[in-house]
Amino acid sequence: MSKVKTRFAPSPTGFLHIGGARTALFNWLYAMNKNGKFYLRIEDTDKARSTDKAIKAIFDGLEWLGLSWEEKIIFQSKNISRYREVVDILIERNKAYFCYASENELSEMKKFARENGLKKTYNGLWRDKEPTDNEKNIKPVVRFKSPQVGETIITDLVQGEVKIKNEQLDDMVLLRSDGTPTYMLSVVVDDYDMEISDVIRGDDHLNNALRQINLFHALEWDPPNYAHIPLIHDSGGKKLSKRENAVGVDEYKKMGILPEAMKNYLLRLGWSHGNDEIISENEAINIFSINNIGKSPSRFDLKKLKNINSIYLKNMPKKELLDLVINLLNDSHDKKIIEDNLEKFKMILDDLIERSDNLKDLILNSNFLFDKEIYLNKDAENIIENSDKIIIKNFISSLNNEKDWSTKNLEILTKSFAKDNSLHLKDLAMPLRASITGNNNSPNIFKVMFALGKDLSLNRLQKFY
RNA sequence: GACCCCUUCGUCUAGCGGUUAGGACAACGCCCUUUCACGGCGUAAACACGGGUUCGAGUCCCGUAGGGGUCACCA
Repeated sequence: MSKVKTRFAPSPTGFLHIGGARTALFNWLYAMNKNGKFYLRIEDTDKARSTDKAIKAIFDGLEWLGLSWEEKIIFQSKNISRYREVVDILIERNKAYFCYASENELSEMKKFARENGLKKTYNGLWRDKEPTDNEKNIKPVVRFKSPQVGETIITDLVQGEVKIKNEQLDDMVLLRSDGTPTYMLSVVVDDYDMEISDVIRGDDHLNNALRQINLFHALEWDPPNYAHIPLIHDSGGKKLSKRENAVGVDEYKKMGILPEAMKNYLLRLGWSHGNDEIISENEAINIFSINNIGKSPSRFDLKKLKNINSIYLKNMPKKELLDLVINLLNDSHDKKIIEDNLEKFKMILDDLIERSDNLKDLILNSNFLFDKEIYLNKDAENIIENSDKIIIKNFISSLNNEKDWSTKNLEILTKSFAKDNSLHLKDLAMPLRASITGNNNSPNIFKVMFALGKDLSLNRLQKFY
């Protein structure tokens, strides 16, 4: 059996799209599962739209997700001569021809096709036609001589058998008038040259696959296996749009999503293994199969992603998590402050994790530790406003006299003070929380007070009482 | 418009001719609780519709409807 080789072949026109990320993941998992190889191919034959920045964004995105690729990256822009060579073979075999149709003629054909309910737009005008001397001044494109009778069948690993009548297929452009290849040509040539065994890609390519198969046949090459996976839609069932969702993986990174969680979520979007939900990378490699890819499109659900993220957050080794958080803190706080408060932070880290489903929130929830000034939110303001100032002042002075500033003792102390004064615990605890953290919710307030220490805690309390 | 694909709880999905149609997220309720969470327990929630085939259909076939994709010298 020949070796499994898959590829992820984005065109570098923007960020790494969430759908692209899933496609890459499936290709990667399949290759790893089969002990094969996963390649990266940059489809940059459209010079006008391709940018280095986009190439970097794709690398960064894949790297973040931990999808490692074979060192040899194919850039299609560097294979131009190879594509032309293949076109020469095609012309020689009378499977391709020059087309001198003008822009006007082409748009007339499109109009005609549209008006007559035809799928095929180009009408084959130049199939068997020689140019006049005048027309020879026009730079021609090269078109593929697509079969006109019979039907083309593809046995797709996901979609099953898909057929189309060949009369529906028109003669696609292989080489543009400037001599650069089109996608239809370069994909076929590279998949063959790279010995790609399985092409896993979005089902927006399903129609293209039918045309590409004919090219393979004309070249007398064996086509790869195809697996066209359904697209990811937004929550309304429409194409993922920037307006409603973040569509670049980098945005999820910024949101504080862990790459492992992202991978797990993406894996379960369109693929399943019984009732499994949380699947480690190793497990995924072991059990991934194309058989279990669903045929219907799925909708992107941020809530589920966050849920999975919170699970990964809770199970992550503390050291690793700490490194990530410190890194992120560096973006918003100065180094000294982070260092000075690191021990305190560690004391309440578990509590913070419990309350966050992403790293960004986790940091937000720890602001009371790292911010020099406490800013009261609206709820905290109200809590302080409506508290019994005299009682709290009394309580503060009894705290002031306290020597044992442990979590446990602070709790005992507060409870008995509440009891002695016929108060509910929350009548004391909430004002403490509000003035110490500036917030109406936080981790266990006694733990927070312990972490902050007596001086700082009392300091903050005395600001408001 | 033509062609191709799809259709199980709100969402992701299990199911591969006989199931009380299962799980997860979300929602709701209860318990825990100083808050917010976490956790525990529970409730509600689906086979798009219509015909066949079959003793029997979520599962197979055909229509209808709805959704998506493709129709470039973009990929």
